[in-house]
Amino acid sequence: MARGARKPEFYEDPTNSLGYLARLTFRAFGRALQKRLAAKGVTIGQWRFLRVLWVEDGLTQRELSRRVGLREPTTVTALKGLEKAALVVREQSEEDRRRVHVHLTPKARRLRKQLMPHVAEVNRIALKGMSEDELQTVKRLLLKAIANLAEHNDDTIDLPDETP
Amino acid sequence: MARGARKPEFYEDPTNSLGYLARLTFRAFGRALQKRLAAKGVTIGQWRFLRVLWVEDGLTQRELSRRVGLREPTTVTALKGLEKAALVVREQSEEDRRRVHVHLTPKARRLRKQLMPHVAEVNRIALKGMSEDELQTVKRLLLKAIANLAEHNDDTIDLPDETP
DNA sequence: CGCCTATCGATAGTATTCTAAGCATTGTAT
DNA sequence: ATACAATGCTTAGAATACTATCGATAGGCG
Repeated sequence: MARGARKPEFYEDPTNSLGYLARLTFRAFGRALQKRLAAKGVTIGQWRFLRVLWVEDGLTQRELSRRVGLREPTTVTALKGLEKAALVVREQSEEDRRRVHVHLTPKARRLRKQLMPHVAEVNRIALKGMSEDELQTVKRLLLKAIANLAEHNDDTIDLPDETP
Repeated sequence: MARGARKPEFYEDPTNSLGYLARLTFRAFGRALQKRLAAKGVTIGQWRFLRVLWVEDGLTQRELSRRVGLREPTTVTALKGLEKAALVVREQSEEDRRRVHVHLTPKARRLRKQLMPHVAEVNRIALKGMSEDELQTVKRLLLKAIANLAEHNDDTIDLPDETP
């Protein structure tokens, strides 16, 4: 069980730390993507929500938060920006008046075709020289680490089930 | 060369996106670590600098920025906090009066033994169920993605050479 | 020397994200 | 039915990190 256990000193080298590597990876993707999206007038924060809504329009704010992986207050702020940019409209639910459903505008739907190629290109650059098998391993293990820590942190995140 | 190329639609599922997974991983580590460090009165931001300085005391602010992976203005702010917390002192270089060397205080050095076990524990939790080989793959590929994107972003980051 | 450029650090201003706490609405149990 | 708890969203306030820019020092070259 304690198979992969390491001495504390091991983690004094940042490149041995998955948290550190994840942070750098996240920022590197962010910077590369930012440049391309900015040309279309879209921020990274907006893009994250658009990506989810393109696939599943009409989610509530809470569902959105969990899909995107941000806290609810952050979602509120982000949605304000999206609404001001005329990319989404918010509709109060009829059955449960606490809920607010978020819907894309035609303008936002049109962005899908324009933005996704840039996303694919950033990924192409980032993943250059990696095999399909290696990529599968990386994704599976990151999901596992997220799940391991989420359980420990008592967090609620929406991720695909891995124990079907 | 375009071996792993994917259609744009592939990246509409966030769990296919390395950037998304890296962000969640980073945040999950951060939250878990934060709880433990807070008990010792240390913030995550401070911890990042301490880890580097424990191994290499007396770096300049620019060197620190690159080792830690943050921009210089962020480092300036962070060092102010560290100085106020009496964890570092800053000394102007004699040879080159532009430079400022950052040195740990005894208090900061004492924290090393207290903090590292918590870091190791968070890693133990996060990495549960992963083999040594798998971990090596993950780290190697994240470093590769970071390097791929850094080159493309014209970024300067200090990472171990991988083409000796 | 005297000027131009590069480097190091600091500042100003903004964007992002979080925690903690609050309101309104709904569900539940007595 | 009424009180209590849970849910969904919002607000307030703070921390973190960024871009753009500036001031001071150092190095190179005429």
